[in-house]
Amino acid sequence: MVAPRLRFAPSPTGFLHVGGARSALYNWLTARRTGGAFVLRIEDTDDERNREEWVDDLADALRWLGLDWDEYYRQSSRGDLYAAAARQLEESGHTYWCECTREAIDARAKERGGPPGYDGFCRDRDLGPGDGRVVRFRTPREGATVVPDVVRGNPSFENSTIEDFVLVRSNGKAMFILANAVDDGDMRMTHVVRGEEHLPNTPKYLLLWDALGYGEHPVFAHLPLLVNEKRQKLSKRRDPVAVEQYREEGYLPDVMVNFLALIGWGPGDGREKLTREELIAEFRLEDVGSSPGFFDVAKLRSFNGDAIRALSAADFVAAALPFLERAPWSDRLDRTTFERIAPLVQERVAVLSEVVPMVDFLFLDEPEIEQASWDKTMKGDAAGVLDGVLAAYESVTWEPDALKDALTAVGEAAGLKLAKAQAPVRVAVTGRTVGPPLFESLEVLGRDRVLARLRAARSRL
RNA sequence: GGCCCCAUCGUCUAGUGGCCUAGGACACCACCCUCUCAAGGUGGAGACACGGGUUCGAAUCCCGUUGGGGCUGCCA
Repeated sequence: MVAPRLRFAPSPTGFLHVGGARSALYNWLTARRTGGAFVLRIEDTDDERNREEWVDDLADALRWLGLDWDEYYRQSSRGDLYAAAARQLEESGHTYWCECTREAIDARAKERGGPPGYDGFCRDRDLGPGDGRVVRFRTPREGATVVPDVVRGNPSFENSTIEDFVLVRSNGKAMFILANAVDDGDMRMTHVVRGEEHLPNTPKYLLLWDALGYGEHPVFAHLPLLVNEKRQKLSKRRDPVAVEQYREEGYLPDVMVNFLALIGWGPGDGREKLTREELIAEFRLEDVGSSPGFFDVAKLRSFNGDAIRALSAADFVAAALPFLERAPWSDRLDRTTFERIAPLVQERVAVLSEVVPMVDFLFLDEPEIEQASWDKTMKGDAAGVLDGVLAAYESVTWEPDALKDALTAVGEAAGLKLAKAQAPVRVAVTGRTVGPPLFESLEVLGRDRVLARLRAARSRL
């Protein structure tokens, strides 16, 4: 048996779509398990989608996910191959030239009152090449084409329902369907794993495949679509779909991979947290489900938080640092200071970008006071608490337990529980009502800066 | 309109004729823990779209209905 060959064939659109990432992942997992090849093929036959930086972004995102490829191709540099295939098809009588404009096609359809689409007007006119003419495939009028698909069963399409589709544009360039089939044939692909939106195209692909004599059909796996909460295909206009976006928010690549694998597939025994190695060993295209999946960001967040908490302290610091280095105050960032508070932050964030607002008070000269937090806490007994704490913290031993005891005592004197008494102190020092444990935060910040902030807050009351 | 796909808790799913008074996870609710927020613990609510068959027996098989989705470009 020949080694499997699989490919991810994205069109550059400026970012890696999560649906595309899942297709890439399923291909990659299958290739890695079977010792086959994973091919990255950029489908850039449309000039408008052929921007270098877009291609780079795609590759970067794939690398970030850890999906490495064994071979790399660009359709834009394989035009000769498509032209040769088109000639071969013309010589074997599988194609014909057509001069119908879109307008003419639509007008005839409207006149007929029938369904929209091409009617085969030029099929028997025996036209030659010429200005504005395209090459169409002469679709068989009889028979049916079956798509061998491990997730859909084997859907069958009546050839009579497939119109004579365009293979070569009037500018001489190959259409997606031609380039796609020719490349898969030329590259000897054994599996085609892609989104369900390609299913209706597949009979055309197979008709071409046979006409070109490529032999045995590849095995298909048309993956269920990823949908939004309205059950529609994830769209870049409405939904957060860019893998790069999740990367910037601080999702871990392994979590992304794990989560993507789980939309439409599972190991069958209820386990949900799987390592990359487990995924490679256990993933099977045959076990992929067939109903659409919702990309549930809340669940992704939960998984990510779990994974962050599972990191070693050193790994967490390393993972968080790039996010801190992008903060506006990064010039004052001090790694040692961050390391002191890091373990307390680690268990409180679900995504890495959340680290920044949780520790900024350590690096800013003045804490960034959130107005809502201020309004909520700086009233009632706040002034008395601040006065009391100010006095106590002048001389208290500067370590968490002592700081806590002192504040507790101040609160009790005013008849306040610690939960209540700590609030104005927290806001005065960190600017927010939520954050890492207060007394450890105070310890790291240091007595002088804490006292200064408490005084500043007190004077603003 | 035509062609095709899909249908278990809100979501991702387990379930492949009896183990199902349908299991897990995320989300949600309550309580516990607690210096805030998380995390953690305990408990709770929550689904087989509908109608016909087949069968001793159906979430599981078949048909239909309804609902949802995709495709229908000289985009990919």
